[in-house]
Amino acid sequence: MDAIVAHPTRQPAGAQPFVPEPAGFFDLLEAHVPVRRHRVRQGAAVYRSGSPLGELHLVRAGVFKVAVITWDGREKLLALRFREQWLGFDGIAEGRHVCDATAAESGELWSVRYDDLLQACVRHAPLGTAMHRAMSEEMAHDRDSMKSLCTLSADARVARFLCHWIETQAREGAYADRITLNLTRAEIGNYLGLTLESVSRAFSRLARQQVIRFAESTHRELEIRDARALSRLGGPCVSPQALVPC
Amino acid sequence: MDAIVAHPTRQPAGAQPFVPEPAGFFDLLEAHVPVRRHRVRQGAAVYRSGSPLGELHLVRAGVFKVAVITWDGREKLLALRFREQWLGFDGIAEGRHVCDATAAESGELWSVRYDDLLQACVRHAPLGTAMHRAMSEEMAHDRDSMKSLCTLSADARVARFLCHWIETQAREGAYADRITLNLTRAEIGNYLGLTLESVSRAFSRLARQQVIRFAESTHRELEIRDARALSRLGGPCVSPQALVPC
DNA sequence: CGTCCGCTTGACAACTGTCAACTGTTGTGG
DNA sequence: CCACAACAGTTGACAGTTGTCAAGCGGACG
Repeated sequence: MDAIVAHPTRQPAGAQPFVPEPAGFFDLLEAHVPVRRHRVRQGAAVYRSGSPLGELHLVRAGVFKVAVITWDGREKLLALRFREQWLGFDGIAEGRHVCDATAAESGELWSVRYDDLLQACVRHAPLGTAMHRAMSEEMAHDRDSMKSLCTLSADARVARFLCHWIETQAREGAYADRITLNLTRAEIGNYLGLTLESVSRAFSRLARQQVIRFAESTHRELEIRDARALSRLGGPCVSPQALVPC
Repeated sequence: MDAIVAHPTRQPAGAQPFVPEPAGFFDLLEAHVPVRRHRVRQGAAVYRSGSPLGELHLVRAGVFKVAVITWDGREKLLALRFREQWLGFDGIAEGRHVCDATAAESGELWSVRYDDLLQACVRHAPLGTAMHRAMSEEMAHDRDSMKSLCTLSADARVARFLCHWIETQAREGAYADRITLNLTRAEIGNYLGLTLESVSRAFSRLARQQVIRFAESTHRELEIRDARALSRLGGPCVSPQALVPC
């Protein structure tokens, strides 16, 4: 019954309260729609822009990139999707995908045929409301990203990016003070609307200020030394449900 | 039966193909959900951040602003909503609104209680799929905005903004070569992630290049003199379904 | 008539992008 | 095993775009 735990779920660190998984979507989905579970290797494509929308995908484990190719052939990273988030919503309107989705790290997807899902929503109303809620969450998150992109400086965007990553990891019950970024500086910059140099400089500044520290071997792993400062830098009140009143 | 036509629907200009209104959502909604039709005066609030989500609103006429207040009290314009677009989706997840919505120009809204809508979606499946499509469209549009904000220069953003406005107006069957902006430069800049000075300069440059021309009296009305150039400036291929192959 | 507001324009500063050089790691092939 | 190339990342110098500050213009309105 219980699926493979691909993500290294560990004890949360320090005073971080452990959030017991409400198991929300997975049970609901499993109970009412035929689910195709499958692992996705790092770098593998989930779907490509233009392909017909057959399935929607719920992230069970891993991190996935959502991107579009601009007219001049460059890639623009639009979103990162984590556990319990969906892939493919933006293709519903057209009936075909308008983005590319690829695995930023190896993970697992629960895929359902959109037709099946629609029928199930009619048969079982709570599933329908849950889908609405999921779509609404994605919208709210996108709006938040837009706000950040428009109003924050380069350093603040990077700080906020790290904050979000930490929060996400904490929600998944993993260590919240140690991050492994499976993204290059160029990808992070692409996502945040910055160049790779700006991202690198922002990281360096954060490290100089003792807010973060890099692992010895690789600069893809880093340790959060001052989460408080990080939230403060990321444009006050990163998550409205916490932190100082400013 | 037919509702008030608040928008000055006129013959489309030039070779612009007239899109016969499929009447899509309005009929569907009217047939299955109790609709509260009401006019909204310019500047009036539709809902405010934090208020419980009772209704969703379909724009029948007019232009509406969606904004949030940042921690330091400034407003950040996140979206503009036109005819046949919805207001309030982003509040579904939390059960209360997370943005402010106000009328940028006087218009008409068709409002439905969200509870009623959910029930109707179950009773009448096509309505459910239509709602999914509407939400998906909003997401795709937001993604497109994010792409623009990250990759385009100030001038390109303004050009693209005007292109979108024109396309929207054309879809509504109005003149596509004459625009009345019910927004200040500051609001446009806020929306595009620019300062009001940058917007003003961009407009001036466009006017100097004969791409647009201001009305004599007010700088809120402008005439599109070279729509082709405008699309080209707005980061090639503004609307994927048209224009030169680049 | 005077004030307020929206808009434009100029001068300047600041932030970020661009270009380039350098380091360190990884992977490949002789 | 080592040389080499390829790649990710860091850092510096510099340029360009955009933001900031300031002044001025013109219409709206009391």
